[in-house]
Amino acid sequence: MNMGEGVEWGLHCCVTLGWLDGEGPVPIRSLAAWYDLPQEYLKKRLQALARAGILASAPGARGGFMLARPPERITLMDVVTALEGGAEAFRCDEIRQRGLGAEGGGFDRPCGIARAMRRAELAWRRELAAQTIADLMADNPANGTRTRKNYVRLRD
Amino acid sequence: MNMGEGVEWGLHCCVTLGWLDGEGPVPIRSLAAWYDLPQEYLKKRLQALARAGILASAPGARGGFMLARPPERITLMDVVTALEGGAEAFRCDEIRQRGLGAEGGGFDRPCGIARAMRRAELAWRRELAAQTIADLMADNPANGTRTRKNYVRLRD
DNA sequence: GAAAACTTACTCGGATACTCGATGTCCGAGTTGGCATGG
DNA sequence: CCATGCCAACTCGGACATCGAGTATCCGAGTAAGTTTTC
Repeated sequence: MNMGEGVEWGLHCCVTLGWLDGEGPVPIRSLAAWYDLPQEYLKKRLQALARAGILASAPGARGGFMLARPPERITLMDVVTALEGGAEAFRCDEIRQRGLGAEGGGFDRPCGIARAMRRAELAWRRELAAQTIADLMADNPANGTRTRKNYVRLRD
Repeated sequence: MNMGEGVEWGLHCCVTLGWLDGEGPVPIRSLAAWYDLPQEYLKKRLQALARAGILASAPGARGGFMLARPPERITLMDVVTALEGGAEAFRCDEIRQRGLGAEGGGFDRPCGIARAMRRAELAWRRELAAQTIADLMADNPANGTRTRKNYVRLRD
């Protein structure tokens, strides 16, 4: 039960890109330096977000990444799914239908254990889907103005 | 975001041990054959459950595993925590405080991203803590009687 | 002065290591119950 | 018939081996903007 660190990176980058909206595309180089992250690997994670339609990428000089839609329409669930895959954490291998214990059949109903696990996971997903990048931005607006100022200063 | 298969094994074994309560300790050999699982590795997982106080183990001949408390007092959260560790899935490395973006300070408030993630994870844990092994047993009582019958038949 | 060529700064995608935890196996030690042996 | 000793069946704990996903790095190709060259 473990989430890749790319999720933290992706979320912070999305929030930052939300704040820097209007400044044009932000290159990976800047984002990596911003959070002191390995540039090449961060690129890979952001590319995954771009493939999922969360970020848009502009090639060429003065290119970079930007949000593909307004931050109100990007949920934490979107980001987590794009980076970690949509598979459920609990994988039911139906071991109840294997081995000696399976003799006698009677497995018409779905596995109760899988159902209980899925219910918990749905509660988790519901919470994640209820939060958007815009909520995170609104949570700390002072950080937004500071980010914009620092970014512009460093770019020039 | 992935859970080890040991969780499915552990939960099924707990339910089975709940049904076989009163039949004395159940050896690993039987449980492994019951679900067609690798015996040695299953042992490791069940030992973890024993260390957590969920299962009790009896050494010596006719020894084996049994539930350490009534199934109503064993939640799915207990089992998952014992097998996967209590650490949160989302690990906040405070990357916001590193790199160029950190200039200017102002990080007195906790990280909003970490809070949002924790909230979702708490919803998940709450669901897991609301379900007990007894609930799973009650979900399919027919399976219980069949399990008891098959087990006694195979033992003799 | 405008078009063409060149350079620079990016992204994209694939290929390749490296690392670490999950998975799986093996062995020696300890404990218990049943059986055999001897008195 | 009872005590003693032995053996078999378990668990426990640790020491490995294996495997795959996550992490990290590198390279060639493509694209866009700015700069230089050329006529």
